[in-house]
Amino acid sequence: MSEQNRRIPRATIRRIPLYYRAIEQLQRQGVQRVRSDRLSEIIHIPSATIRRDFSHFGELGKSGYGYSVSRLAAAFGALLEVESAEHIAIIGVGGLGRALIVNNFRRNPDLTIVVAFDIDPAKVGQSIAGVPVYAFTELAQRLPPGVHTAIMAVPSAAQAAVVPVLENAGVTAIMTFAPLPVQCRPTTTIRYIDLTSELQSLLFTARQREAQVAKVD
Amino acid sequence: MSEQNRRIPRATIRRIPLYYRAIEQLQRQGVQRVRSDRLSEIIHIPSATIRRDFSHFGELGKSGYGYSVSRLAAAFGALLEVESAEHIAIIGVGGLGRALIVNNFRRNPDLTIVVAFDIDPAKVGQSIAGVPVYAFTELAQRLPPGVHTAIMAVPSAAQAAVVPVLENAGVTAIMTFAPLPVQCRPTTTIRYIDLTSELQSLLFTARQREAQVAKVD
DNA sequence: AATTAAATGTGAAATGGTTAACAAACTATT
DNA sequence: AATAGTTTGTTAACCATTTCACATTTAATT
Ligand SMILES: NC(=O)c1ccc[n+]([C@@H]2O[C@H](COP(=O)([O-])OP(=O)(O)OC[C@H]3O[C@@H](n4cnc5c(N)ncnc54)[C@H](O)[C@@H]3O)[C@@H](O)[C@H]2O)c1
Ligand SMILES: NC(=O)c1ccc[n+]([C@@H]2O[C@H](COP(=O)([O-])OP(=O)(O)OC[C@H]3O[C@@H](n4cnc5c(N)ncnc54)[C@H](O)[C@@H]3O)[C@@H](O)[C@H]2O)c1
Repeated sequence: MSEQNRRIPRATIRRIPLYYRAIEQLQRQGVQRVRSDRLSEIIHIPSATIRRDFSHFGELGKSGYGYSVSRLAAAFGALLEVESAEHIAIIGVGGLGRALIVNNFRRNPDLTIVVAFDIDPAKVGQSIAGVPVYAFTELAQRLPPGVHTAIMAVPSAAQAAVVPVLENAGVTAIMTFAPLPVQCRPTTTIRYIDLTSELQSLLFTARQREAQVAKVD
Repeated sequence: MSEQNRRIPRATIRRIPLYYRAIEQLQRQGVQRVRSDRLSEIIHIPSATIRRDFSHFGELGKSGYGYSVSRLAAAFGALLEVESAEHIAIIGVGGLGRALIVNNFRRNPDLTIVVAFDIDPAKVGQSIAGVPVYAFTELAQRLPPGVHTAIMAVPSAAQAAVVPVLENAGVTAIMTFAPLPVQCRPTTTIRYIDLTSELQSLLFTARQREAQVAKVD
């Protein structure tokens, strides 16, 4: 009996990329098989959690043996659809947008930034690491067919205006660095990367820990 | 009876910055009081969750009235210690490091990047938006006293070597953009910002949703 | 082929987090 | 001062996730 037909927990979904990265690394190293406790050492997730997560995707392992690395690579590669390139648009070519374009997820050949847009005339017309920057006003015409994913690196205030334009152009997945919650269609999936909040909550935790240590002394 | 003496849940800690941002915004708008259901509209967190979260920090509100915005601002400002500036070091002045320096958490005057380090001689000696870039090898001498926070924007491979240097120099809180888990002291708090994983899991979710929609049709 | 050793996959329990619902507490009004 | 109306803070139920612990399955060995 397997768990593979059940809904995949959100927490598990967020770990799929970590698993894939570790499996890829093992494959590059020529490792043929791996046990859940070895994977646990690599990615710092308890082995029971790993086995439970894997079980959602079928019976990938063998008792008394472990997991075949190539089998895992195939399974997780399929989950992430790494065989078919995902073409991505960047909106906002400021410091962050530019950094993303230059890096272009180099480690992941399936993730490819193919185009960028900005409202600043000084940025429009440039080509950054081979990625053309077009005027945001021309997005509908310039967005290549098949691009359903966008990364927004625009100021918070601009975000609300950008989202509907993206949606009308066929974008359904958006990652944004502006933290203000934005209205979107129910069919659009948005992920917020809130660097300031991450830092602030990290600092809260660190100070709290320090206070604990001080008390013990 | 209040919940304020109990341990604060991790999930609540991660929301503190969101609360603070919303409260600040209300204060700028001259709003004097706010109810939990209004806050809920602003930050898209259920009002019951907001009240539960707030209760960890004392009885901040009044029944039949709501919360005084200035009282909330004081309480959450104290939690985040916004009165005392946190001085931050950046390690790695590539695309991402540079973008962080130029932005410098402008919206949050208490978060201040004061210094940067890199191993690339071409970068050392520069000043970016007033922030000096020093040689990483001189970190111990150049890190100003009182800097306990660092943001690492170096390649994954370099990360493991950087952490102990930071720890020896007195850094206890680290935010890093390289996703490989790194060995650190038990007194060091690390937060990983894994942009590739975020994008990959976002895409997984979006594709899954699309498949669902397709089935319903 | 039989036996031993090992590691998976998963019930079941524990932990962590969210939310409905409401008594109690407070404001506003008369 | 009494009453009506409002909203908090919290209880209790719920849901999600993690983790323990082990029956089961498979590999390896004799
Ligand atoms: N860089 C950081 O350290 C940092 C930290 C926290 C949050 N953020 C957030 O990340 C986002 C981007 O940061 P950044 O440093 O790259 O900002 P930036 O100001 O350098 O760049 C923003 C770019 O967006 C462009 N833009 C503005 N409106 C636009 C529109 N409607 N359509 C298309 N392009 C538009 C601007 O012309 C500019 O090039 C911002 O929302 C910022 O708040 C950045
Ligand atoms: N930019 C992106 O889109 C993106 C996406 C995902 C992950 N990341 C990660 O973020 C990190 C930074 O990204 P980036 O685009 O700025 O990279 P980058 O290559 O542009 O910059 C890295 C910088 O770190 C410096 N460096 C290397 N070793 C160092 C050391 N030991 N001490 C100090 N400095 C050192 C380099 O000289 C360089 O200036 C990387 O780990 C990258 O994997 C970036």
